[in-house]
Amino acid sequence: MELSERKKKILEVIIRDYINSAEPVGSRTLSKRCNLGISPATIRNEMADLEELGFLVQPHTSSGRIPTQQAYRFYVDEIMEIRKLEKMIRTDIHRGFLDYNNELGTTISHTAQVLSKLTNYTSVILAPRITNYNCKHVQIIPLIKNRVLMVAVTHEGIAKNVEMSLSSEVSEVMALKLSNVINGFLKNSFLKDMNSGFLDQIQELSQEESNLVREIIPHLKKALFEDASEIHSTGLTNLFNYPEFSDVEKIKQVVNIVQEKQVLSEILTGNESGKVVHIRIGNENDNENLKDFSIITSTYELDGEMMGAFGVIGPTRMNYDNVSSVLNYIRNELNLHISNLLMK
Amino acid sequence: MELSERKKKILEVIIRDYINSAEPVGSRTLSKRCNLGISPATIRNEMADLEELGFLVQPHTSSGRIPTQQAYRFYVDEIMEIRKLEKMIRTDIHRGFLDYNNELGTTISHTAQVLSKLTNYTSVILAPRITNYNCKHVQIIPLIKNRVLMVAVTHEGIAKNVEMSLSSEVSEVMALKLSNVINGFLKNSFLKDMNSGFLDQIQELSQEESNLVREIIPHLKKALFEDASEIHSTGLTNLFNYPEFSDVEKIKQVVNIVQEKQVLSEILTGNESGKVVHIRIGNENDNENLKDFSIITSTYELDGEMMGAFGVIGPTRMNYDNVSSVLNYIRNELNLHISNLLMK
DNA sequence: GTTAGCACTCAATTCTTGTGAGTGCTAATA
DNA sequence: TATTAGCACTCACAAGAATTGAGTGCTAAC
Repeated sequence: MELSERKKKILEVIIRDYINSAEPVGSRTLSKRCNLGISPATIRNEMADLEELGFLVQPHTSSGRIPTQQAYRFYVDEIMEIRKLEKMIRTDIHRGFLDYNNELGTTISHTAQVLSKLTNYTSVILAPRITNYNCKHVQIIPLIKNRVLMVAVTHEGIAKNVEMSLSSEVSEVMALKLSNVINGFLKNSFLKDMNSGFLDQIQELSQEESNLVREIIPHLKKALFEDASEIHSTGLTNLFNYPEFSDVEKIKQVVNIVQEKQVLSEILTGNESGKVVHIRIGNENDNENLKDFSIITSTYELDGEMMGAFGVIGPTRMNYDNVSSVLNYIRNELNLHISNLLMK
Repeated sequence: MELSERKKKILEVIIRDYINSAEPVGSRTLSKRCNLGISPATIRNEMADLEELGFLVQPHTSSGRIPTQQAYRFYVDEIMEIRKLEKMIRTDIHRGFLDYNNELGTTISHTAQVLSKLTNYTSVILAPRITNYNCKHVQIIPLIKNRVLMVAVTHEGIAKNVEMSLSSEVSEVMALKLSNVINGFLKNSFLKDMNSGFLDQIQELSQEESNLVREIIPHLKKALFEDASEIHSTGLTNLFNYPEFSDVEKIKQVVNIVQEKQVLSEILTGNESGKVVHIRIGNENDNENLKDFSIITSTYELDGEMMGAFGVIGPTRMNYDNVSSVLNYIRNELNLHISNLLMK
């Protein structure tokens, strides 16, 4: 799929133009914009070639051309580059983060806001998640009757709540004892290896106590391994301003996606490419509802381990340039900031 | 504002019809539907009167009439009644609640789902809130460095998390001690009366310890008294099917409302009327963005104390009958269910 | 290989016309 | 006096016709 330099240039200009205007691009307008000094007729020939190669389509005969998803993919892979943001914007973002330097939760929702503001699309962000290996400490707190709250804390200092009903009422003293049993195990082993077998090794537990622990463990595992983390989203209405969303059906699609936290979370974490900024265009999305959208995601880390993900949802006619650059920068800022917040 | 029985009847039929069809109602169609045996001409005269009285308007000369907000208010106050739901629906709802009988959180989100499904509008529900007087117990859990998590538990068994940074690192032992100090106070007094003065009465605290408690108290108060409770919403896209929402601007309005958790929470809890089911129609809403919508809310209680609120947002052309009846029934179910879940 | 010229296409816009559901008014009726 | 039939009038809406304009492909000349 080798394109001549000129074809490449023409394709680039068409894509850029279409991303801006959402209008099919014709040869006349193009010849003015593209400073190659070639006439509309020549451009028409080149465009016909590009159409044959699958990069362009005409909404109808005798209209201008619009880029295909293949064209966007080519643009993303071969043409565009992740830019460094303007100095002013960089310092703006940086200062913004400093204002939210106390709370993990507010940092996360602040990030979502910055993202949607800078890109004018819809942003989503997944709060730090609990990983397989990092559960450090749990605490059982009696609520009422046979209901208890379990708080699990990771090595990174992230807490998660699990509420549950047990088979009998739990006193404060009992809660403390149960916590201690589980924590004793966690000191030496990983949560994933925890099964009810370890109880046999502990002599001083009454029948009731070990029953309770047996009830608790599945809840703990489920909460940590299966439950979706909290997810934030802002700028949903940003999308409604784009002409491709004048159709109510399209709006429904995107609203549904953003409300389906579970789906969203899978989308955000599914990055097979291994790239820092991961771009999925239209059909490349597995989710049926996302086939008409593009989504660009990235992740943030702590101490080398992936903690969460964030991204931007927009039309396939997305400003890939800008969004990638923003995501790339935010990623760095977020990493820095979270590490300041949590690291020993 | 005394209307003759006939005028009342005509108005009722017009409103019912318009709520169903969203089409202006004319005298011909009306004379068929309304079994009073009067001719279109007579109806025209009555309609002209009703228009003069402010109950009807014509979108343009020579079209049928549509009800004004004043008409809806009249309908709600003077005509409609809260019905008992059909037996089948009642048992359906009841069984649904039984399936979610273990978790407060799932009960809440289940309620939201039932509401939007039964009404075909958008539902919102406010999770149980922490009230002024019911904080029973707190527990401080060290997270990392100088960060700790505080869990506050109410008498009703509802837990709330607060994360905070303190001025120095907190060990497990220290955390336990701090918890005990605060809990000791809560045993005998209300949280609202807690100020740093009570520390003076406690002799065995080191300087560092009492400093820490002094830092914690404002966080606790803020979290319990000021922070908004969690809020759930479903069925946002239900609204998009109604003809009044074919306009993208309208959609933006409602999406914005539903995303503004803080605003939503104020709307839900603001019930001056003292009625069990509280109806606000169009302009009666304080919030500028809600002027084109109607919202019907109710509350749920535990042991006589208001715990949370829920409601339905829809067009002013809302099926007030049905929604009120549903809310009324759900309220009872929810009260029953939560009391089973939490009461001693 | 490039370009000017030309006939052709087709969505979008504007204008026209017809249709129908609705009205208000007046005069006849019970 | 309240009701109704009759009639002329209004106006949104739909369907069709005419116009416009940005764009195309093709051919022949440069």
